[in-house]
Amino acid sequence: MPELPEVETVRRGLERFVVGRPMRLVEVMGTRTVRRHPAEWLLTQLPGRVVRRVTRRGKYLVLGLDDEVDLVLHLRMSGQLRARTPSSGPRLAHTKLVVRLDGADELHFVDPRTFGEAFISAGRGASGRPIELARLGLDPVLDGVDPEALAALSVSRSRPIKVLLTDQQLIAGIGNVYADEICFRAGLLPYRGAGELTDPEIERLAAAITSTLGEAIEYGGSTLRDERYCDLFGAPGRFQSHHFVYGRAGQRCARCGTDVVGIRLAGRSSCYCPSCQC
DNA sequence: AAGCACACCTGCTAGC
DNA sequence: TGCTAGCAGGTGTGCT
Repeated sequence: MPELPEVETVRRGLERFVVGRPMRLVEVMGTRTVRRHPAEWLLTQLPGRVVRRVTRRGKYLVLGLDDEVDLVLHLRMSGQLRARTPSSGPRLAHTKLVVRLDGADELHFVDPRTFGEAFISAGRGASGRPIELARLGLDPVLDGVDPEALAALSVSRSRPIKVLLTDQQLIAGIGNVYADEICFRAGLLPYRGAGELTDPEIERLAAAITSTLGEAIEYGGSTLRDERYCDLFGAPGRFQSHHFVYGRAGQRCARCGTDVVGIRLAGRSSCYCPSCQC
C-alpha cells in the first residue's frame, strides 16, 4: 500500500519520465478510476498539454500541466504508475489509464483493486494546491515536523498515537506500515493516548517521523510480501528489510529478541515490541 | 464535534 | 489437489 515514501519515489520517476513532455492521447478503461467527474474530461482536456511539474502532497500526486490545469492521482491500495516504452511488451493486467506521450512512450496507471483514482482538479486554492487536497494536514517531508507542531496536534487528544499518525487531516502521508515503524523507532506503544505524551516523548516521535520517512525514501520505499509496489520503472523498494515490527507479529524483535506482538487497533493490524516500546 | 464502523475491491493464503 | 473463507488497507460516507 503506497504511502509517502513510495509515492515520493514514484514522483521522482515521473520527474524524469514525463516533465517537459506533451500528453498526446488518453485512454480510460473501466468506470471506477475516474469517478469525480466524467471520464471524457481526461480525453478532451489532457491531450496537447505539457507536464510542467510533478508535486506530491501526502499520498497524492499532482501533475501540473499547461494553463494551470492539475491532474491529480492517488494510488490507494494497489495502484501503480508505470513507464511503458515500445519494448515493454503487452499491457499489464488491470491497466486502467493510459497516457501516450511524445514518441511511443506511455504512462500507465495499473490498479487491480480499483481503489485508486485520477481526476482533473477543479482549481487551485490560496496555497496554489488543488482545492480537493485542502483538507490534508501537514506533509512531514515538505513542511517538516517540529515537536511544537506535533504537540499542538496531539494536545487534548485521547486518540491513540497511531490513529493520530494516520489521520491525513492532521499529518498527510503516513499509513499503517510507517505508523508502526515510526512508533517503534520512537519507542512508544501505538495505542497510547496522544494527549498524554511527555515533551521528550513528543520530541522522539517527531524525530522518528522525520528519520523513518527520510530513510524509507532513500531506500525507494517498501515492497511487502503480499503487495507489489514498484517504482515507475518496475524496481521494487528496498526499505522492507529495515522494518522492525510491521508484519512481524510472532517473530523476534530484531533489536532485543522479544516476540513482536500483533493487535488490532482502530480496525487495523498493528505490531509492536513490548520490550522496546513503552 | 468527534470518533467509529463500514463500503469499496481483488489477490493471496491458511485451513479444510 | 482443490476449494473457500478470511484478510489486507486508504479514504469517503454515514451513523452514533
